[in-house]
Amino acid sequence: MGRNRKYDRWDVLGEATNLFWQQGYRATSMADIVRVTGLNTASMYKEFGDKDGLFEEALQYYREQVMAPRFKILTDDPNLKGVEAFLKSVVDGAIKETYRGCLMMNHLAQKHSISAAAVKMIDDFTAAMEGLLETALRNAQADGDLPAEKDPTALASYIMCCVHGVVLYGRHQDKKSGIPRIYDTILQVLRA
Amino acid sequence: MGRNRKYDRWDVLGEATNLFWQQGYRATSMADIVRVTGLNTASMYKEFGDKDGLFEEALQYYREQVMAPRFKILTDDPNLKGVEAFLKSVVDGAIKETYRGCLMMNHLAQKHSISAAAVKMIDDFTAAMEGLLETALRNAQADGDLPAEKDPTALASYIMCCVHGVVLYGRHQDKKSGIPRIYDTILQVLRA
DNA sequence: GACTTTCTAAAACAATCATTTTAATATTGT
DNA sequence: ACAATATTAAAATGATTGTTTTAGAAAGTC
Repeated sequence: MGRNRKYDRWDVLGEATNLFWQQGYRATSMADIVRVTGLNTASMYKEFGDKDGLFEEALQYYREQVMAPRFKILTDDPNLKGVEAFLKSVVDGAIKETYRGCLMMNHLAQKHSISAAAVKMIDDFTAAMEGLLETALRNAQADGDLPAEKDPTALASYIMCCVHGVVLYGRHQDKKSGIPRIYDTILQVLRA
Repeated sequence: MGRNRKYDRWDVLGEATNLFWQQGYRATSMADIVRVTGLNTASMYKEFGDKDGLFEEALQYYREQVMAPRFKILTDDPNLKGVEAFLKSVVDGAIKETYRGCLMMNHLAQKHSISAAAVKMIDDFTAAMEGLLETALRNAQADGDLPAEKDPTALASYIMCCVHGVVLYGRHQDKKSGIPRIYDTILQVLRA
């Protein structure tokens, strides 16, 4: 009964995600996405509803496809080593010449332009990462790798705040050289 | 010879700055600004050239009028007390319910949407603050308030990175309660 | 009061925006 | 082959974008 899709939903979503990531929601037009994906305008709207819906699916794609490896660092190694490796992966990304930040955090300062559902996805993304950090720090404490008097909850939000910092600070083209030392400084807090 | 301005340039600039601050460059239309300021469209373009020119003047206004007190903290007290007070003023701002971030940093993740001149102003703004922090930390070391083995340059960029973090992290409506403790944690690095 | 300059109101501009519609074409199950 | 369904290309929609123009009114200098 009827014809099948010719386009690949994930491919389209991947290319849309890249555009939003690079240019931001507001600066990316539906015409841009149609041009890049080659998908027809009508099919676009049939598949994703509207621009807000497409952006929300892009956020989900980003979390599942792009950020999954970073989440995995913390679930594979929920301990001090995992926390350090996680932060290092953020820093390594931010140092790159072509760094374009984080799709989520790039839009955190532009809440007014995106849907309420999208804002919630961004908040949830951050909360999920902070939760993983807290668990890892709690384990680190049990392992004896984190001093007993430290507060894992407070440290998790401190690190999450620093991650926001690195992601944003990394957008300054001329400040990248200082970031590796910042990484060391951030982690000093975890030591006695 | 000829009529004088009826509008006040600074008032207009102040209201335009508020709009850009709150909604972002891309989401703020010239029509928005004309409506809010009451100034005529033609006068607007005569006075500021175009939207990019207006935004650049808004950035300058923001730096001179809005951020001046924060700069003053570091020039009045270029020492450890100044650094702590500076960071505290950032944190106090971020905790507020109506917090809208920093006009500069809000657009750091949206470089693609603004003029090259505007991008440069944002980078200069950050570099200036980081410079003041470094001077203050160097003085703190001379005062004996900062351990001799610490590196003021590295610490200045660490704090500046954390400021970026607090400003962005503070946009999460549900994470504000954790920020005061983050302030304490950030400053731990300055102690032995 | 003539002259000059600058303001203002409002319309006009072409481009772009997100989105819908129209009409034709392709592919499937029966 | 037929009917059902999906995809497609392309035009049309109406709103909004940044910007310019036109025409006239207000306030200065001489």
